[in-house]
Amino acid sequence: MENLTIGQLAAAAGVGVETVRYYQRRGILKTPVPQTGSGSRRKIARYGKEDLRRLHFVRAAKLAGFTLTQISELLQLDASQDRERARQLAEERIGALDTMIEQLKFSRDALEKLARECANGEPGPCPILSTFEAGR
Amino acid sequence: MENLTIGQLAAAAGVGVETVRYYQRRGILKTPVPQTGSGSRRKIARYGKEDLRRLHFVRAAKLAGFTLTQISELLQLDASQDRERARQLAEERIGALDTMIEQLKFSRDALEKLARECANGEPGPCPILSTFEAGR
DNA sequence: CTTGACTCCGTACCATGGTACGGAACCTAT
DNA sequence: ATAGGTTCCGTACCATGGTACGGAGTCAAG
Repeated sequence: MENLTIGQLAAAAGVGVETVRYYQRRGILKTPVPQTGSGSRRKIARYGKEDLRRLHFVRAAKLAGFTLTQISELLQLDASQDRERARQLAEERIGALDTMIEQLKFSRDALEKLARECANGEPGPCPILSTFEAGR
Repeated sequence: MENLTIGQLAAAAGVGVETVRYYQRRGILKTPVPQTGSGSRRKIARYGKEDLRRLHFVRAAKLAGFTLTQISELLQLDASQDRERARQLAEERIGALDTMIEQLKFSRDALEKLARECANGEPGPCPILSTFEAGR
């Protein structure tokens, strides 16, 4: 699990090599220290479980609706001592998530109503426009 | 409420004029029929409650996670008789929404844990990386 | 009937989150 | 030691959902 090449790391995390590089450019993954071997030429960088952990974190945080910019900040916080800032970011996101969850539930129910009414009726258009009529 | 200019329509829907034009380009709002007045020169287009209804629908559907392409399709369906296709689109989206809602709940709880653990502890980093450890 | 605000239309630009490409260097197996 | 597959790195391009700009036409008030 240690000593992965970038391609192996990407495969293990289920993302593309280009995505890993993109994250490096964004400062989300450490840019590999340009190792010089016995000679003085550049060697191929190696990655380990810590990098994989970060990639998993990025995926989860993205699903939580964080932007890559925020994720980058979270990861920097992880190394820092700034508990207060971390808590603040988390609570902001919790509020946003609660709003989103409510909205999605509403939408879900509206769609279910639409699907029901479209299912087994007489021909003619479904009431699509009115489906979200009470929309927040 | 009838006979709105594009600027009034946009203001009523809470979007920018440019957004309305963009939706027209996307085929989401009807492109105004180039009215010719008493002379033969172009007149300024007018909009009504139907357009406003559509803008409200777009906003709600966007919040439900539909892309503008899908929204466009839904609105075309609204005019057509294709109940089956409408039902199908709705059910696809319901499935996606259920997944998203579950994911967001999970993330929300993970963040709450993070906020709790960062709140009133000894100095030092929060366990940010491990916050989403069990991430789906 | 002129002024100023708004409309029309095309085209350009923006941020986000990647994805693709091309050439050089590297690394491994034969 | 040479062929192939990767890696490295910069730069370019993509889709999505807008936002901005510039010039010409139109409209309503004074």
